[in-house]
Amino acid sequence: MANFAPVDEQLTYLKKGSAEIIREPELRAKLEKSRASGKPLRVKAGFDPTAPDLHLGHTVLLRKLKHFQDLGHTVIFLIGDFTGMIGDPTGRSVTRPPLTPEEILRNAKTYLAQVHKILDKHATEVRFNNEWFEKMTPADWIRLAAKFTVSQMLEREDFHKRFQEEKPIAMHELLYPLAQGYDSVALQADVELGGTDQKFNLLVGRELQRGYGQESQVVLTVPILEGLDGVQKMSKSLGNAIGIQEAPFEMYGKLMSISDPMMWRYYELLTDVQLADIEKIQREMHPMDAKKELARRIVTDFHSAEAAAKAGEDWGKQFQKGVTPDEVEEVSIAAPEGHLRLDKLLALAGLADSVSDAGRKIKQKSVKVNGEAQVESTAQIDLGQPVTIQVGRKIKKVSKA
RNA sequence: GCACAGGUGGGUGAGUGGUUAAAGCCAGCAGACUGUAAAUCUGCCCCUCCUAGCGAGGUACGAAGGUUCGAAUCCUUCCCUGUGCACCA
Repeated sequence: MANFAPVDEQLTYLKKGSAEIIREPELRAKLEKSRASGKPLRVKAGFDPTAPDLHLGHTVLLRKLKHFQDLGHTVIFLIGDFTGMIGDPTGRSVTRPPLTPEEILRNAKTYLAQVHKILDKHATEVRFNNEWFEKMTPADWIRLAAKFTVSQMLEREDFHKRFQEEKPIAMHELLYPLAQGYDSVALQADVELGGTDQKFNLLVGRELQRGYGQESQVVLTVPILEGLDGVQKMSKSLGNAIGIQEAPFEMYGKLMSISDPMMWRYYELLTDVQLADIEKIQREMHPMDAKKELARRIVTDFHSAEAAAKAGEDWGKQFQKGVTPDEVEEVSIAAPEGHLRLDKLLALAGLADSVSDAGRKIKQKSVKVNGEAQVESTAQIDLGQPVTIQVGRKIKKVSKA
């Protein structure tokens, strides 16, 4: 039988870095019950199987799940293979091709490999919601839908807003929260975690559990991490994300490019540095050093201390001393005649979006070949030997294919 | 089904026959500045070509046709969205 820490201690641990707990007295009661009975709480979080590239934004939630694990509770990593098959919950993208079971399995595998960088592999229960949804009949669905009302649905800000603005809301979008809520019923979850943007969906779980005669789950939300721009939430499609699989140098560089205010938020949500220590750093350390420290810590988490040190060194070379780092991305392109015009070369090497774009960049004096500034689009670049080309902050070593 | 209102570049959103590749804003990119940044300022921000320019050509305003010297702008049909009416197991 597991030995649980005192309830107050657990609560304090869990509250740190949470945005909201609904409702805290209920969580306390559940923790007390669990401690008395020696039975761990069932803590659930759902994930979409279609986005297998995790970024730091996802890790805020994963870290909180880890905290539950640290306390001895059961974490259920729920893969929404069924809900993922229905389509896009935001109703934005057109049709999402249905995933085959093999694809889902493969995605899940790569997904879990990344997740296990944070969560304890052996203490995590992995489930797929197709497990129960594939058994549901249309009649079951109607019964499920009957447990919720349209006006309850329209309480969700997103729906409400779109309804007000006479924007389309597809029926299946209404099914989404129901499905997610039903997951909690099927899993008999005690706690569900999600980002603050998931609050409504998480609350539906509470409602539905009651409807099915279960004790309602506690909802714990974590803040949504802003991306590199410091404004919008981190997301791969917005191009402001730091992927946890990114190379140390990339990761380090991106972390160094966040704004100072964002740095403290990252400290709070992405590291185990205690609040008091963060304040101390804030007071006593030069902002740039503090940022380096942050980058070092995070790169270490996902790679290694050595990789972080190397990344920091290379970063310093490139951005502080203007020296080419030791390791740069290498690309090889076709050059039948052994040389190429600079603008075409940039486009081919992926250093510019198009030949036109390359021309602009050259005109803007942002292109350097082997350290020498270039202003002529028509300059012929000899590819007899690999050349190091820099466009703005991007550097690549280009060679002939 | 009928009526009405809409569908514009990555996102917003102007533009109702003619210097409109399409204002403004956001995002993005580059340069200056700096402590890496941020902020600020400046430039860029569909593609291709060149003699690289306030250059030439090609694409682009839901789709396809049409009217016109000329259309994002007018007409027709279609598709999509919303609203009202109708219908409502």
